[in-house]
Amino acid sequence: MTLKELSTLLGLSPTTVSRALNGYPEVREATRARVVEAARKHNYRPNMQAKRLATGRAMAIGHVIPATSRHEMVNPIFSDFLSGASEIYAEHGFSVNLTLARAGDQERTYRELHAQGAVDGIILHGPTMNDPRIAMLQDLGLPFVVHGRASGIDLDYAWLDVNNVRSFARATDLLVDLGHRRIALLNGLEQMDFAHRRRIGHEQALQRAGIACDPALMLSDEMTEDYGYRSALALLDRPDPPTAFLVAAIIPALGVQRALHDRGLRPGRDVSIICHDDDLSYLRNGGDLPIFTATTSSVREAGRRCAALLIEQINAPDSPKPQVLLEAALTIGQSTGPAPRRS
Amino acid sequence: MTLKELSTLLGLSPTTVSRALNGYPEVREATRARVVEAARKHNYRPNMQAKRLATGRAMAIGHVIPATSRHEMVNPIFSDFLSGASEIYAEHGFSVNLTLARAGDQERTYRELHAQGAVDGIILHGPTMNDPRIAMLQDLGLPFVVHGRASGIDLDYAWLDVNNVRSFARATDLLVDLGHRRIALLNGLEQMDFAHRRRIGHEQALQRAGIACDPALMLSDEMTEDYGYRSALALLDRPDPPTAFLVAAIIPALGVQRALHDRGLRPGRDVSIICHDDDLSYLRNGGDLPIFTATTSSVREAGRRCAALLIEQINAPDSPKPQVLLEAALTIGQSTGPAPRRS
DNA sequence: CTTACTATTCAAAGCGCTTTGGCTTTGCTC
DNA sequence: GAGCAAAGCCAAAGCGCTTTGAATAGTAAG
Repeated sequence: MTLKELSTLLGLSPTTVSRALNGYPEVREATRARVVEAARKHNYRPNMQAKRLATGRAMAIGHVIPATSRHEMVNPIFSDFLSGASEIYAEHGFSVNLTLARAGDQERTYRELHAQGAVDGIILHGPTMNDPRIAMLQDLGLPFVVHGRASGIDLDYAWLDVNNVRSFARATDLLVDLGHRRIALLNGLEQMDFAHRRRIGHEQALQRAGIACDPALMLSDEMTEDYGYRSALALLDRPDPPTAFLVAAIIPALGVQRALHDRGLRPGRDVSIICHDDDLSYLRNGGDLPIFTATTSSVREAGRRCAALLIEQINAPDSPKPQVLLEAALTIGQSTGPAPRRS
Repeated sequence: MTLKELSTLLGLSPTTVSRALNGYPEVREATRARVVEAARKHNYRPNMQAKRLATGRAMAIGHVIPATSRHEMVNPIFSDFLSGASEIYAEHGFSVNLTLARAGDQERTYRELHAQGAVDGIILHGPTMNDPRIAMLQDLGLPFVVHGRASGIDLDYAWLDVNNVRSFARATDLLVDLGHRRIALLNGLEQMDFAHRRRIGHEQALQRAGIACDPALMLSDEMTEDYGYRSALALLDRPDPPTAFLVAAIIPALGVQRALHDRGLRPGRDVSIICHDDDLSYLRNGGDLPIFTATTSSVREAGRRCAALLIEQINAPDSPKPQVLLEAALTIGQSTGPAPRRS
């Protein structure tokens, strides 16, 4: 069923039918009612491609998911982020154009999405330090919102980030207050901006507390369970093991927990763990009694808010670039406790 | 840069330029070279919307991700499935149209995607028993491939599934051989087809071994860590606790593991665990020594294969419907061992 | 009863690309 | 050199929708 068919069926011109359905004022209400009714009855749905071509708007948002080349790993937070964003897109009639791209392919992917006119805007995922994509997108003139930020980039762009410096500083403060002096940091990949900021926060807090940073306690890798497990084992087996772990995500924290169990240590009593918790739907940090003491910030909510910001940018490209800094909550769970006495 | 601009620039007709770029034979090789070179030089990318409208092909695959209404949970396997599928799509020039839909909205979503001409084909995720979507998609005449199958549906449709009956039967056999008699099944939601089949497999194996099914040991819910944890605690605290757990996914298995630790039990020695492992990139089942004994089947590989099947269906809609049954590997890990002697 | 609007409706021109049908050339054959 | 097929190129007609500019009907004002 096409517009034309529907219009001949109604004895109207395509113009009028189009206007009636799109809510334009220059059409009699009685006519509009007839048209809407007929459209419903014949199950008419405007052809998206045609609409897009005619309006020049793709009504689609591009998400380019970075897949790290090493493990072809896709960060599991994406499904929740997308889930949040989709809620907002749906309300505004946007659809999602998903592309997975290796680290090196990303710029090209963005360029193509734009040149093809496939999307009206883009969410930039996983910004690294000095991320070159930001300047590129700005040059292209394609509206975009960064989920995170990029240290070292001094441009005026739209972003939404968690205050990673503060949240990891607070977490470190908490551990220090509990008497911990040897605190391990199991960070994400250092080139990722969020990881960089978390390290800064951690180091600041240590410095304030007069504790020297021990590089041997600061690790950085893709945030898998296995990474948490192996790193924790290695650190625990050192002559001077850490008494606390600050971990970049709940999945590697589960690995740390497993390592503790392997060594007969109990989280929260023998060794403390704090992790960042993205509040993933399938990996909630326990119920009433959280498994982990954690810096919590819902990535699904971040998705919703990024989506809303992007749609604003698309509708008013010259409006000022929103910059939103969310604070993570510090939730006390079962995984922290006072540092054990030196034996 | 549009086709028309490029063609006047070259002193050719749009027709010829289009043909040159799309590899049609009726264009001189010298001309084609000129055109291709000019396109490259001017960074020409055909407008997707226009192309789609003209060809009637959307060059896009629809993925409708079911979000369970209760927890708005998005199954974490999707990111890996999509990652696999995307590899194949990219090779064939397809893009992904992602929609998240609540359980009730799914049919409507598929209908709209089709009526709008937004996609050329669909991957059907998370089939339930008697899934009504299959008949619907067949009626619509939209090519589709089901990831999984739907018991109770007697139509000829394309699917790719893991042999869930066999894999859970084998897992149960293994536990029985190890001497376990009280085996708990922490299944996914029962309306999901895969969960149904896994239960069947489990029950068949028990029956063959002459062990009565105890309904109290068979649970079913969304596969979260918390579900695994709480269920395991509850079961372990019964007067006649299970000595083994058969778990539908690695995430709830981690919850079971945590429950064991809470109760001072060691996986593999005091209580055995077998789980199904989708081989998620960020949650590998350990390295050389798998954490869990598991029935393993890569969901990323499933994504690749479903994508390939779907593209075949799109290119040859009347070809026979492929039906692929994959066998899961049974990998022995650290989480299983002989049933402890009755005290 | 005109005149001047305003409210409705429509015809037609795109949007950027593909594709059908036709028109020139070119290259052979006899 | 006439005759003919193949090769190479082009004009024009869409694809299904939006939107501009014009036409028509209806209505209030003069």
